Amino acid sequence: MTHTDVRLLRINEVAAETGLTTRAIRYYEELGLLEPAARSEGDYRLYDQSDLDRLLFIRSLRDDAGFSLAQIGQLLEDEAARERNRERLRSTTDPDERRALLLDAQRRVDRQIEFLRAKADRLASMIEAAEARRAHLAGHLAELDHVPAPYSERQKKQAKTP
Amino acid sequence: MTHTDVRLLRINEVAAETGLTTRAIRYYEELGLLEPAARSEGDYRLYDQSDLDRLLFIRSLRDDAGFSLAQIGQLLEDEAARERNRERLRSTTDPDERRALLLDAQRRVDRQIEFLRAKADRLASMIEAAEARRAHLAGHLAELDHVPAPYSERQKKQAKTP
DNA sequence: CCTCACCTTCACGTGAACGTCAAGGTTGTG
DNA sequence: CACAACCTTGACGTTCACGTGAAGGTGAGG
Repeated sequence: MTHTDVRLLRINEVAAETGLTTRAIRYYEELGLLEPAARSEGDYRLYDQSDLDRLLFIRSLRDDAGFSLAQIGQLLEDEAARERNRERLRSTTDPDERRALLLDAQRRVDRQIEFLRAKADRLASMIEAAEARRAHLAGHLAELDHVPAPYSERQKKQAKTP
Repeated sequence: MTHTDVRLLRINEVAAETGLTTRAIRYYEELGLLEPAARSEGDYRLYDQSDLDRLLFIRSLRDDAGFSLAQIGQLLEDEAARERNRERLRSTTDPDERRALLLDAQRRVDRQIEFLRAKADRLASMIEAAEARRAHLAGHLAELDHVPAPYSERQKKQAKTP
């Protein structure tokens, strides 16, 4: 049994670790996106590792997926609902109820996946278009290099994405 | 020669067609993201098809890719720069200059692709995580359906926020 | 105990991306 | 030509996601 670091961090350290500002962290708390694991005697916010993970997750959703904090709140609520369901799952042995809980959870996940996939798909089509343009350019360049062969110092074209 | 629809639309029709509000369209103009193809005698904004396309593109960048209007401005400027380069390309026959122009354009496109791909990648990893959860649930469901409750609770430590 | 760096809770400020009147001009249809 | 339905340019309001003090409390070191 590991004591699993009971090392609690204060908001400034959390900010440094997550790349968020203290203001943002407090703001997220204000919005109900998280609660610090504990408070010190003098009411300092104290965070544990799971809080860090949660904040990093929030940051990822915000920056990478471009979700609004409201949407992130929804996702986290869904997550919490899943957690509660798992709890209930463990506490029942009735197959019908278990099946109902599992199906419910699956529907939730499916919804998330669909949402994410929609964004990803459209992003992918934008990438495709850009790559088509790139290929077009590359074609012209190749044409230039192989056909006329003038007396020019051939500079190396840095190929980044082969 | 086709007259190719010289049908110009007024801002309200454009709004209906693009799903944007008139205010948003004027705002984008204010930010320099587009200019209406023409103005009527009484100074009404008049838009052509390419304006529609541009607005739909902007909307896609905003909604689907989640870019800020400032970033969109950058992308569109890049696009314009590409266009200018193509023009210059057509007007020169000097191989060295042609190569320089093409390489420049390619660098721009590469930058865009990298930017888009970064977003897409991280979105993809989120989707992957969600699908893993889904598979996990599906496994439990199958277990419920096919096995007489084998008492096997052989799961790992469960990562909480992937 | 003192100090200084960090923390607390208000509370107002800010930039982005529009919404929403207000006051007037323009179009096209009866 | 009357008039409703659209348009114009301001200009101020709003929501989101924080930034930035202000005024005071906390906590570990010297």
